[in-house]
Amino acid sequence: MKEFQKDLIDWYIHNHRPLEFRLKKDPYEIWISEIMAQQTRIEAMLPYFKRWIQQLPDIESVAKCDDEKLNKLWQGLGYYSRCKNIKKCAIECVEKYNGKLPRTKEELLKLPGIGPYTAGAIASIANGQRVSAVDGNVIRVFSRLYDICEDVTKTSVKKQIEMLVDESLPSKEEISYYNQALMELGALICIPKSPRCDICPIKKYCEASDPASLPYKPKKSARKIEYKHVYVWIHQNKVHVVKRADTGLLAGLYGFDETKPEHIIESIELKPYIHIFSHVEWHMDATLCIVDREDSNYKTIEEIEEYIALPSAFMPFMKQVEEYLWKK
DNA sequence: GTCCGGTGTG
DNA sequence: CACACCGGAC
Repeated sequence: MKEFQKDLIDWYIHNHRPLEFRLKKDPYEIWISEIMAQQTRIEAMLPYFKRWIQQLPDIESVAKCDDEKLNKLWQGLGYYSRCKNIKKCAIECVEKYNGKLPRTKEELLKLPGIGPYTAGAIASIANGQRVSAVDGNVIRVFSRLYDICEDVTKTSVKKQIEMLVDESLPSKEEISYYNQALMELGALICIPKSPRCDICPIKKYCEASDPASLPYKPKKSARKIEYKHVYVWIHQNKVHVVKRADTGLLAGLYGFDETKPEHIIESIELKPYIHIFSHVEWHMDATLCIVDREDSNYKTIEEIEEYIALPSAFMPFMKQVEEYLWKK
């Protein structure tokens, strides 16, 4: 092993967080946890992961699972298309690979929802294949190590970094540790702001002249603002929910109406709420409408909690409605 | 308010 | 290549 690899792995062995989902090295569990970890802090995604594995212990159970139930298990995690892709991928694994994930990065890459990072993570961590797993942490570590000042959001620069990582890989015996060590270094030491260079185990290899300024990413353009009026229809102890379109923002999840119901008995203004997505802000006013008749889209609070996937954007209104029904 | 992040699509 | 897609940390 090269000195650089040894320094990094030694540090990792003594300093890494105990990430239980990577200990078992079960490809299925690595896959689910990596997809979940892509958009959330580890602590936030952990309860989701535990619940998912408990209810869906293998790929076949995912392939058979109802979309509504999968969405409910994913509710609040964001980037819901990942959940949809997990199901597509599970079905493909059942059809083509006997209910297992394929073993190599190259084959994994062909599956829906699995890109270069996830393919590399599964192949190297679960199967010991000597391939890279370049996530945002690794981009940051390598942009600093090699003082790469170009825009890392460009595909060409990412490719360049991936090549440097590929050249740095140790033998297959150490590959799992090595890839995790790079990510863990990025998570604990080589952090975005105020990197902790004083205690960095690989600082003697680092060429960054101003580490805190790397990696360079151009400013994102301003979000566009959309104004919405949400009408929460209720009848007796039930709330009206509607399934959203299967493309676009929050596809296939549930929400509230954006039209007034007929037969209103009483209207109550709710507290407005601004929900911020990456490119859009929803500035929402909301009205609670008490309606004197019912249809099949009215659900009790218990039914909503049990199987209606309601994204975070609507939660503040849901909370206010719960409060209203509870007081009544 | 700012920043973070993999993959799919167009 | 740029942009859509989410929620949370600070």
